[in-house]
Amino acid sequence: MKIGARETERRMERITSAVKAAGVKLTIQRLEIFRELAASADHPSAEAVFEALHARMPTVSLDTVYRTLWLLTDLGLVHTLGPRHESVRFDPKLERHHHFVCLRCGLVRDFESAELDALRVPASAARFGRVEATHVEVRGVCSGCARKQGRKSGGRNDKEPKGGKGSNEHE
Amino acid sequence: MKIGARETERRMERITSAVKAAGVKLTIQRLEIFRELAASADHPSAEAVFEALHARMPTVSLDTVYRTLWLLTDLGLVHTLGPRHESVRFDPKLERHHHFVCLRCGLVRDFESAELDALRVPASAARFGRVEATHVEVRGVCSGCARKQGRKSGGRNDKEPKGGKGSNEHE
DNA sequence: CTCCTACCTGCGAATCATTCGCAAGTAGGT
DNA sequence: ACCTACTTGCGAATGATTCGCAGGTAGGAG
Repeated sequence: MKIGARETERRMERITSAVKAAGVKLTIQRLEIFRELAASADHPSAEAVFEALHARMPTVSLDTVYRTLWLLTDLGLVHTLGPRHESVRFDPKLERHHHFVCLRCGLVRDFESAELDALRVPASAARFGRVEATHVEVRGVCSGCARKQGRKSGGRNDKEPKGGKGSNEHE
Repeated sequence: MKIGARETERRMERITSAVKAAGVKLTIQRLEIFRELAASADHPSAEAVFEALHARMPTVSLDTVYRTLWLLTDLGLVHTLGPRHESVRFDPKLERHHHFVCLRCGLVRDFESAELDALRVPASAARFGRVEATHVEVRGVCSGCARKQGRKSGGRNDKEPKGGKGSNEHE
């Protein structure tokens, strides 16, 4: 599904200006990928963007689509649903609970809150179907990352090249 | 990190009774996997459970660990962080928003809510670090799935063997 | 407008997490 | 003790991403 032309334009402008500001080259493939994504009303996978594009530009590679999407993610212009490509984590806590997620290292910690368990669901959400529960994700920077903040950070998940011991504690 | 022995026991009982009730065989490897998971205070990956187990049971296979973890997931005794193993979805919506997630087909729809944007974060969550935002995931069954409900459902994500057209609309 | 060079792209090969296909093993009811 | 359907352990598939490089090409300098 696609969104209106006006909104698409708005997104395109926001994206291209941010990308230029970041000092990255504006190639045709990138612009087309931006456009495809900007016009999307849902949450396409890289493959979906690639296929939609393939009609217009038979030469783009899936790889370039991935690289461009991650570029936008790094610039904060798009987000991903759920954690990025990693192994699945299992949560054994039986009680109803919510999560604190560190935007820097990916750490996930549980916490309980009767208040959040009983959230009032707005009509804008209820209209999609039958609601069974609400789950809150509190996003921020964990104390661990806050302490050792000295790097300029920025990159997606800031993954260190090799062997670093402290990254990605999805715990 | 591990949780207390008392809580671990409580989880073990809950798991074994539910598993027996489901008519599944209780093998040694399953019991050990249950124990490992039940004692965990965080969100281990299958690989992590496998490695922790490997010391005690050098013969368990990673495959069995996966099968057992998914078995528990299907029984609702553990949950996964984020969607299960699939391709990453990109969300191009720039405005602050939340998600309605269909537990049946995985469909994800956006919605806005000023009220949910400004959620009060409980101290139990704030103590983990600096809070930057809250994101609410409303879980339920989308109208599409509610309509075509006639199958017994049950299995994780209810993925139809082959070619079904309507599954997994992560849109 | 042309030239240069750092940044990009396309591809095929490489990774990684996860799952399959099967032969051999074993809970647990009888 | 005995059956048998449900389980395991492997090694070989899969699928999604990413890498390594040999060309290409934006776009600032001249």
